Amino acid sequence: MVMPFASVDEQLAVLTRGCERIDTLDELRGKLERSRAANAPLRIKLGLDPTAPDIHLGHTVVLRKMRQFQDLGHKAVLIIGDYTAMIGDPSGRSKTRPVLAPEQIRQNAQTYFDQAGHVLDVSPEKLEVRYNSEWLGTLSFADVIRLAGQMTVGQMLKREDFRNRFEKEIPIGVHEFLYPLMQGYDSVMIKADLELGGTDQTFNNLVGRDLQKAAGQEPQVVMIMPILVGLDGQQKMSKSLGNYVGVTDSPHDMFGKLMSVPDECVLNYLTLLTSMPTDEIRQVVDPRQTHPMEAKKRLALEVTAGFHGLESAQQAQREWEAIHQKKAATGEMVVPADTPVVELPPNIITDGQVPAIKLVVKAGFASSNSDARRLIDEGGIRLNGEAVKDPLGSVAVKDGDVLQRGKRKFVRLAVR
RNA sequence: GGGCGUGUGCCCGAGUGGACAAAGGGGACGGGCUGUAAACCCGUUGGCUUCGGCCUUCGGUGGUUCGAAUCCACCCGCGCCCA
Repeated sequence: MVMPFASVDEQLAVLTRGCERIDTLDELRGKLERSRAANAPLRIKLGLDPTAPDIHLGHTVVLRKMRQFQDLGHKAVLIIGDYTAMIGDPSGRSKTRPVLAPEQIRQNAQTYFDQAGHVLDVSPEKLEVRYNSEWLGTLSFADVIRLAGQMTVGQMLKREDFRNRFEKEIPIGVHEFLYPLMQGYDSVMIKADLELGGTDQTFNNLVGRDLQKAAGQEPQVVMIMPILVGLDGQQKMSKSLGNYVGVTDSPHDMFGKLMSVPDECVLNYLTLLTSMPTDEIRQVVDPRQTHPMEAKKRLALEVTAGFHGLESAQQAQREWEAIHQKKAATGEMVVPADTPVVELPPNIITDGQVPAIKLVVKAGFASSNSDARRLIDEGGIRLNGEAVKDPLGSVAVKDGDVLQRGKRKFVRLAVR
């Protein structure tokens, strides 16, 4: 099977998009040229941490870059840092990570793959998966010392985090120096041509170059992708900050969340999260050519379609427009396509009537009766589009009714 | 081991004997407004309730008192200083 590679310039045009830095562009060009001449794919390394398996759009920036490599005919090599995870990352300040059992690590890795599969090409000829315990677990103490001998303390202190701590006399564990070495050693073992990573991985990835050189290999190119800013437009996207879009989010949620990002982020998002051609992006983000509202809809549609297909994305857009733009104008209820169904226990229904508070609690909209009561008092609960007003009263329900909390939480009722 | 300090609701933080379910801020949630789930404005933010109230909460336990988040004792956690 001869797989012709695109021209080097064509490849570079795709690959350099959105990158924070590339060490070095010339080397990358050289590797691409030789790969094409030999008709041999490059090995693109990406390390992943199997402690937190949930993926959001922020993670997909790097994954998408990996996918671009795959689509151009190159080989993705995912390294699962199970060895690191088993030891637990002791990085001084950040909370000590829990030491994970091997079984847990496998599970997390599986979850990760399931989710990363939304972005990556997981066919075996395009993706190689390796656990780094495979080679790290068999090193002897002498091997480790030899490895450590390839770097100097001065080199280690070039890393910003280490340098700051050193200057401020905040402890740095000697073992912390070993983490970059472990990661760099991974690159040696799999003979990586290029390593992908976020900005926080810059130093570690560069160490890989040094170790490869020391091992007589050609150093990997280091390609660093920017950290994606979160929905708030301020801080990095992260689950704990709640400013994220998960890859498993429903089309409805994905579209809606993306509509809430500040206008300034649209350019960034389009560049990093979609394949929209750059000159088209330029047009879309220019307010003189495209209304900001439309620009954002394009963004939301593109990204949502990438995960759920165009049809679902368009459906999500219609839902969003109906909810947020047409208001009560049409008087028509709009219910998201993925509205969950909740079955009401028959014992709370009397003659087709359910106490309003119980209804809200059973629907999962409130954690307690008081909470439910508050929501009703605040006018936040609707049944079939009609506000439920009396927290102490009962309402008539029938099978298929739609209960709504606020603007965007819906539940379809099942009544037996 | 010694000294000083500190521990309050999801988080931060005020409160030093009664009017405390506990100021204020953040966050979250609901409403309004808006091109937007942004910004802004308003409201809500322990539980149960026959809507009269009732119950639980301020690190833990026990005490003083008519009454304690507030005072006392001991214990536990955290911080800084001394050894």
